[in-house]
Parts: sequence; structure tokens; C-alpha cells
Amino acid sequence: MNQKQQATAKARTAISPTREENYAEWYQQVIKAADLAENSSVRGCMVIKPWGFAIWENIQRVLNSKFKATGHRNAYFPLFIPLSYLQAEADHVEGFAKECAVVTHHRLAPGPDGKLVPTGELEEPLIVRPTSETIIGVSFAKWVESWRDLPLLINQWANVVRWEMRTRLFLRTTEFLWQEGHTAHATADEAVAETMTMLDVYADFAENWMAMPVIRGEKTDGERFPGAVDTYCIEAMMQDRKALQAGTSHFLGQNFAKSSGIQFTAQDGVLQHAWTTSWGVSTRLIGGLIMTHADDDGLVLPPKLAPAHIVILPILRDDGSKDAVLTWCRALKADLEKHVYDGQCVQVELDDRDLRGGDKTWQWVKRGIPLRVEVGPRDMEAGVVTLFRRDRGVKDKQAVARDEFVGEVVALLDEMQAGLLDRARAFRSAHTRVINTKAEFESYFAAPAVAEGVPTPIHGGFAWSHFCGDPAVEEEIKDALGVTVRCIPIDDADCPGGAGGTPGECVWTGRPSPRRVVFAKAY
RNA sequence: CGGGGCGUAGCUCAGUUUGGUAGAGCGCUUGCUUUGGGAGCAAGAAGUCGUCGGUUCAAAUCCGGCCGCCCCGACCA
Repeated sequence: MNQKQQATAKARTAISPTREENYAEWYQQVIKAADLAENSSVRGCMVIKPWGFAIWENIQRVLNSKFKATGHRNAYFPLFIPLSYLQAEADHVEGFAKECAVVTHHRLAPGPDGKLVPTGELEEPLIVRPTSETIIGVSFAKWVESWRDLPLLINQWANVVRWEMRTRLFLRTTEFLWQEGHTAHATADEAVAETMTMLDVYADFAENWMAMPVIRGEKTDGERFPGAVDTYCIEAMMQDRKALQAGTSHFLGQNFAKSSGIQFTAQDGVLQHAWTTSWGVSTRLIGGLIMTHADDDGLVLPPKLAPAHIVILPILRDDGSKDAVLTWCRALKADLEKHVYDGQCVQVELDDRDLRGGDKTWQWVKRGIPLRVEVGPRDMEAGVVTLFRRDRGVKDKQAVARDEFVGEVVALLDEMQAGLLDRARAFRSAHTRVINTKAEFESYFAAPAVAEGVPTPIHGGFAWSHFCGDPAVEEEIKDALGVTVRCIPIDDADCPGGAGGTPGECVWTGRPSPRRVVFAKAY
């Protein structure tokens, strides 16, 4: 390899284009290279491939245990919702009517040209659930009679369909997987407390499992869930500095209880409506995971959610050492798997496929596995493994004594997990600003001018600014800059200087504002 | 639903203007060489050119209908 080739090789990234060159395309390429998912032949719907689905299974496993630990139980409700159910809650209809898949027939029959055509029209159309408040409400109405039946704490893991105009793998697909919690309570206070508890569960999960720092906050009137009294959310910053709503928790007041007839007799004998909540996260989290940690060489997985923590890559040569190396690697795998990490055995892949070493290495790099260890005859003789960490350079290796590696593997995974969160936090603070003037606000968010066809460079970030709360003003800002209020933060620890909670003047209108909110461009 | 574009091998695309019997690169299979690393050489498999119809001796190419997808806008976990 001559010098020129070396220079090229050094500059080469596994993912092309890079984040800097074209962020949106980079995102697609990471998913492809990591073998997470692909577009299906069905418009807007994705196929989640085994590596991607294994991440989802880990998300499910952790969240499910958190839901159980907070007193919730799983149940399952129908995919189809009679049209009249959706209609019961006025705001809810308005919010979802435009994106519903509707089932109008229940049979197929050959048409005049031999092609199958729908027949057997339904008396009442069914919609494919875009969310299940209404259908679950009907069950809740039957289940709840007395104050003794409350609180009713239910979660469902399901798929839902929202007929979106434009879709992107994981971030917005027509069909997606999620969990939706639905609870009913005797008092407003209790329902509000539930709403906040689950918001905290999400925030804890995002930060301590996904290593994705989030801002907990309340949505403005304009961004509230259709039918909710208050919508709370967690908002994360992606590497293009845009915000991703990663989870929501809604206090629904008595709106759905009234439309579904969820009533109970209180201790004082008075019949009243229950107070309900709903909360959910979806496969969108995987999009967030990608855009928080992945780099120009592909996916980077936080160890706690990685389908496998370590891959062992045996260096198999035709000099008679092959069997000995494989045996040594199998023993190493077995010893590593004796350790427990985050409540599970350490997950180890031994990749003995008959592939070129470089191919294998790069496949695992792109898939984001936290640790790679190479074991060749020389390592084996010296009793070491050659260790590579995904949070460091691809070529950045160190020789570690085998037993030392086995003994410290859990600590190493913990260190990487913590390191990813720190890195993401540092990124977010580097692109977060307190902004007090309209001029600065505009220049912060203005997209740099570029030639036609060239992707807009990464710009902007999070702005902590005062806002008067007028939905018309929020709309005006959105039209002018493509920026929205991501949330009204609950705590101000993440506000530069910490002074988010003091009153001031709206950055756009100068009108009085009770506190700062977080503005950003959003997914 | 408005405005643009595209359907040719598993993938990315050339070929269409000027009809003449199907191409490239990557990937895949096999062999040899190489290899503590996404290598080289050689051979091979693989496409009724989206679909239906028309014009023609002859259609991927020209004409018409239909279907599907992508991009830009409004909508969005």
C-alpha cells in the first residue's frame, strides 16, 4: 500500500455519506449497514430484521420489568376499533381521523376480470387502531364499578397504524410497534401522579439504558395529544441537533372516562367518572438510539441494549493452529458468559464463519457491537486477547491478559455505557443556548444558504427562551423558522446557567413569560 | 390531494433521442494466490427490460391505457 492509498484508507468511513455530508442519507445507510431493518413492499411499512428486533426485545424486556415494578399488568385489546368508538371523543377524532386505515369489507371474491375484489361490506367500518384509548375505555367501563376497582393499571404491547404521508425507518412508519399504558384512577391527583411516574420511568430508561439524555417537560397547547388535558414528554437531541420526542405520558382528565362511560361509586356513595392516563413509547426509540450514538462507521450500541456485548473473532490459519484457537475461543466465551451484566448473562458471539477477517470485523463494527476481541495463535500463546472498543477508533486496539479481560468485562461494559451517556450529554450542552433576543433566535435557527440539491448543513440546536404561550405565536415561529416548542421543562438543571424557571419576556413578542421553554427543530 | 421524477440481474444504474435479438459495477458461487485483516486473478450462475394493448418484418427503445415507487409541500410517536 503506497502513501496515497494509506491516506485514502484512513479517510474512508464504513458509512457513506458521513453525518456531515448528508445526515438523512447517513441515517438510512446506518440502518442498512447494521442490518436493522429495510423497507418492505408495503408502502410505509418496514421489515425489522433480527439484529434490529433483538434491540427492540431488549427495550421491551427492560421496560416491561419497570412497568411491572410500578404495579402495571399486561393485557391485549383488539386491533380493530368500530368507527363509532373513535367518534366518541371530539378532539381525539380530529387528531386521528386523517390518518386512519379503514376496513370496510370482510371478504374477497373474483371480479369480472378474475381479479379478487373486496365484497361483503361491513355495516359499520372498522378502523385499525392508531392508539387504543377508545377501545380500552370500553373495557374499562365494564371493569370499573367501585372505588375498590381503582386504580386500574394496564399496559399493552401492540402494533398500531397511522397513515402518515411521509415515512422514515423507525422514526415514522405506517405500522409501528409500541407499548401503550392505560390507567384509571379515583382522583385527579392520583392520575397526575401516575402520569409523572411513567414519565420518570421513560426518562430513567432513556438515560440509563439508552444512554440518551432527555429533557422532561410538558407540551404546549398546540402539541398536546388529541383528547388529553396535559401531555408530558421526554425530548432528546439527535446528532443533527434536532429534537426527537422519545416518549409521551398523558393526563387525560375525565375526557375519555366521559366518552367511554368509565364510572365508579366512590366511598361516599356518589357515582363519578374516573380519571385516566395513557403513555407510550415505540420502535421510534431505535431511531433515537441510532441518531444519538452511531458514527460514520455505523451503529454504536449502548451495552445495556446490545443484542450481544462481545464478539470473538478467531484468526484461523491453515497452519494447524485452527482447532486449538477455536477451542481456546470457546472456553473464553464460556467464561465470559458466566458473568452477569444488567441482570443477564454477558452475551457473546463467537464468529467462526468462513469469511475474510476484514469483512467480519467491519460487519460487527457497523452493527455496533460494544466489544470485539481477536484471538490468533500468537494471542493464544501469550495468553492475551486483542481488544477493540466500539466507542474508540476502529483500529484502536490493546492486548489484555485473558483472565484480566474476563474478570473486568462487566466493569468495562459499565464504563462504556456511562461514557456514551457522558458523550451524548456533552454534545447536547455544546448545542444548547439560552437565547433572549429575537435576532439571536433567528440567526441561531436560520438554515445556512446552500445550492439547490445540496443537503442543508447541520445547524441550530436547543434554545432555552421565554415564550408567551400564545398558540398563534408558536405557529408563526414554526412557519418562519421551522422551530417549535419542544416542551415546557419540568426541571432546569439542563438549562445553561440553571435559570430556566424565572419569569421574563417572550423572545418573539416581548410579552410576559412565566419561564423559559425549549425550542428546537423536530422530527 | 397539488408539482416533479422513475420502473432493465439480488443492489446501483447504462442502453431509449436515431427500433435490429440484453450490458456494466457491486454482490453471489467455484478455483487458485493472498491474508493479524473490508485483497488479487480467473471462471460461472442470474433479467419474459413494471403491466396490458397498439404500430412494425422487428419494440427495453415509438404510441396509448393501467399499476407501482421515489422526491418536494400540508399531516405526524
